[in-house]
Amino acid sequence: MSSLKYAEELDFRLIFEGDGRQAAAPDLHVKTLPTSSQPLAEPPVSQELQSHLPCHFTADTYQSQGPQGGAQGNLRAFDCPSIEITSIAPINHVETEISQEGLAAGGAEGGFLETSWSRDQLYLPLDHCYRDPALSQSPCSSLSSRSWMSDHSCESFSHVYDEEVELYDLPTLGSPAGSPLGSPGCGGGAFGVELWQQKYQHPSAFNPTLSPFQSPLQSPCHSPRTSVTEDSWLSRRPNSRPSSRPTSPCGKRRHTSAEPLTCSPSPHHSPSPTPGASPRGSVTDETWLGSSPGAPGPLQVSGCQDLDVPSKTRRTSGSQLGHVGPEDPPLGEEGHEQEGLAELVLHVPSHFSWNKPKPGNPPLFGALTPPPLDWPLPSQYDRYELKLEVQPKSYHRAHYETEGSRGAIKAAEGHPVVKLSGYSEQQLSLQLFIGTADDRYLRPHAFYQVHRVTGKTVTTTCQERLLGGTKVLEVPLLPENSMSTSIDCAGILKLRNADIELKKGETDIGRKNTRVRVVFRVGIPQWDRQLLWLQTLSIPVECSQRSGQELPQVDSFSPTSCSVNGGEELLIRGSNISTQSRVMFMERGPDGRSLWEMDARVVPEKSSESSIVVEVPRYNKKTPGPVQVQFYVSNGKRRKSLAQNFTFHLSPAAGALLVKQEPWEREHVSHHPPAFTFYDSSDLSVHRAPRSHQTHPLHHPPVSSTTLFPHTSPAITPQIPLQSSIITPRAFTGPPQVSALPPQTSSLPSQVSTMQTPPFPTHPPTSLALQSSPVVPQREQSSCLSSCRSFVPPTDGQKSSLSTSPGQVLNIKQEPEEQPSLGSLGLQEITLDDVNEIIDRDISSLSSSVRPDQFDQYDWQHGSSGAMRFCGGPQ
DNA sequence: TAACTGGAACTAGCA
DNA sequence: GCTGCTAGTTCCAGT
Repeated sequence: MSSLKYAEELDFRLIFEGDGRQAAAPDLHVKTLPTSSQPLAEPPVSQELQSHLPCHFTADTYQSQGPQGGAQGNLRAFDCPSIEITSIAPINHVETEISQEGLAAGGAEGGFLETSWSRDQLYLPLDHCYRDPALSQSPCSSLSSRSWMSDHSCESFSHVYDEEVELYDLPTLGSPAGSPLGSPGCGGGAFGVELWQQKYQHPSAFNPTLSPFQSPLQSPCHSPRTSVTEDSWLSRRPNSRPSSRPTSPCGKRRHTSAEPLTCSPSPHHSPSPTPGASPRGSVTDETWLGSSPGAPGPLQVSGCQDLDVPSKTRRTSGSQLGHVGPEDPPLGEEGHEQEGLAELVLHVPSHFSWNKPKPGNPPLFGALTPPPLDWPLPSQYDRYELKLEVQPKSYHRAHYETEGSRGAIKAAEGHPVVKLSGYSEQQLSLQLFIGTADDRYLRPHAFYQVHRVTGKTVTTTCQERLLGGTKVLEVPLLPENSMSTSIDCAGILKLRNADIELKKGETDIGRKNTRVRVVFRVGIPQWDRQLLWLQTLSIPVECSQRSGQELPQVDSFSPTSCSVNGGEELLIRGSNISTQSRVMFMERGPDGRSLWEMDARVVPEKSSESSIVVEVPRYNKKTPGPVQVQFYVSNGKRRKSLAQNFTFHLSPAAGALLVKQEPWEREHVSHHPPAFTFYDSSDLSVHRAPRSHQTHPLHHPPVSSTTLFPHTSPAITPQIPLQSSIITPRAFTGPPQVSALPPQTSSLPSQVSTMQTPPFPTHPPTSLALQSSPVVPQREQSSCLSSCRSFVPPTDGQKSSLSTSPGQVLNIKQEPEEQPSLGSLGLQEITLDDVNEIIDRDISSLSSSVRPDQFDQYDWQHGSSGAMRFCGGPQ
């Protein structure tokens, strides 16, 4: 290892110490980074000085910053109680290494000053820099690409960790190791940020007894760090040695580490794991599932309020503070009321502000203060729309650092194509990064980074940047190309799980966290020199070799319904489907229990390599109306496709009627996006959408409500929300936020952040919970995708594959650890009574049945709220 | 030659 | 403790 690399690793070790907010870290201010030689936006000294400045940061102060002041402002904003300066330097360093040219006025111009975004604690410098140097000291780490550090080094790291724990452990905490902010590395500001917002932006909603936000799962008593350290670090620290093979297994987090630590007697294992620990939400939301109902909420722990603020939130970027809107106080309504907090909390949680019921509030940001990467943005606003016209393939094998590039992300034909509509005045810079595909709010993926692909086949010019530790590609959008571009320069780099998981504050686990979304965003210059940011997402892309090879994927099937008598032949097309595959029909009850299961007889003579024909089994249960069931393709244990919806109708006549009602279903050719088995999009169809064939061709028909609500008119059946609520307690493990509650994943090509303008007036939350059509135009789907983008972590292939439809997630394979009690999941937000009440009412009164606080949660951006909460609701 | 691609060996965790 | 399975990572060979 070169000395340089070594130095960098050392620097990063320091960085992580910084992340850990070592109380005594003044040395960090003066540490010299290799970056010092770089043309930083501001000299290190300045940073250091700023790090000592009072942190009474306001939007005004931030805005007043000069061209470079943004960065400074940012620094000033987040430097407050901790020493984050050094953590910025390397980023700047890296960033400055990357050409800044070609940045359009669209926010890129002038450079996006490296801001300490909410996620900035995940520092993932390029190549070796991605790795936490501290991890290099870990005996668990691979030696293949890093040096082995002495035990002494190891101990040093351990010591750092211990200090960190001490720093954040307050006597008032239920758990010595836990706090909602627990993770000093809550880069995404996930849950801790949410808590913060709940508390300071929605103080009323944060009432422990009233707030739907406040779920017992928000236990302050568990730190994500706990699992990381105890499972992954402490247990291995002492004497473990790398195995002969320097592969990840040595550094792998134990599978169980991702499991809920519910009721752990360990003082470090809070009975209520904090969901917010992870800035980007662990794939395995189990890490913060299973919170104890009895666990005191974070706010119930007096004296810990400041601790509710994720440490990462202290590293605030000015943009986050000041951009929300002219009328918005930088710190939110209550921000200034908490002076003490104001000093600590300078970070407005990114993904929350948009959820405030302020329809029409445009996603404007200062030119120097682009939105954080985990900030929800619409795909459309006003006349502008950023659209992913050609989706990437659902599978792209990412390459490791130890491998060569595996090429650019591809589409079915060519490469993904992104187009910006409504603007063609000048060149803009389209940003691209790899985001998560789980059921929580979108955020940069911890284990995957975009990778610039070079080669003769690459025609698109792009540049790499590092924003908040996330690599971002910038691709020009040229007016001469109709503001459209083919993304043929973007590959996906896989970071080793061990390297990321053991980072401080990193609570996501990489295992089975192999799905990503490609995120595109662009800033459109406005007359007031602000930038209007739009963002769109790709469908989930499976990045692991194994999954891509083994998981069957249903691309299309026909027909989509038949008589309850069965007997019809069902043709299923897709990948990894063979005559050896099995097709299982099933019906799940609201509680997730299996109501009916039946193997479909395969017709081998009609099956082929990529398709299978089965005979639809008879539905031998009495039903008053059409029944929505699901089927999936199985290649064996844990190798099951996403469940597909299938409808049994009572008779041919009934079927005809159904067809008449849902004519598009007959034309279903591709019900699923060419994605891997994600969640069925049904739950995404929360709009009463016009039945249109313009729906994305891969759109999957939502689960019919008839199964659950046979007595309810299809036109008014609140199918999705209800079902969603049934299935995914996970949804409630997510941030108590609308946008974070998506119970189901969408594998739809989505504009996740589509903004309905203005959504609120046109789509009252409750109306969103209703739908008559299972088919929702993409736009409308997307409007709720941001809220619904739920991806149940593929912690279990089987489970994930079957979690397509509501009620299945937890039922195909019962995994108690993933089914925390409702109470622990905050399911009281909407009780069963609420649901029943809603069901029993006329649709016209449905809206009124949504509690005001749900309305309050209305996500104007996504055109959802109460509905979504409803989605995640009761059981 | 470099980039890309497909496959598989190897290892560890878990049931 | 053994076995089988699963998943992550690395390596190899071919294009």
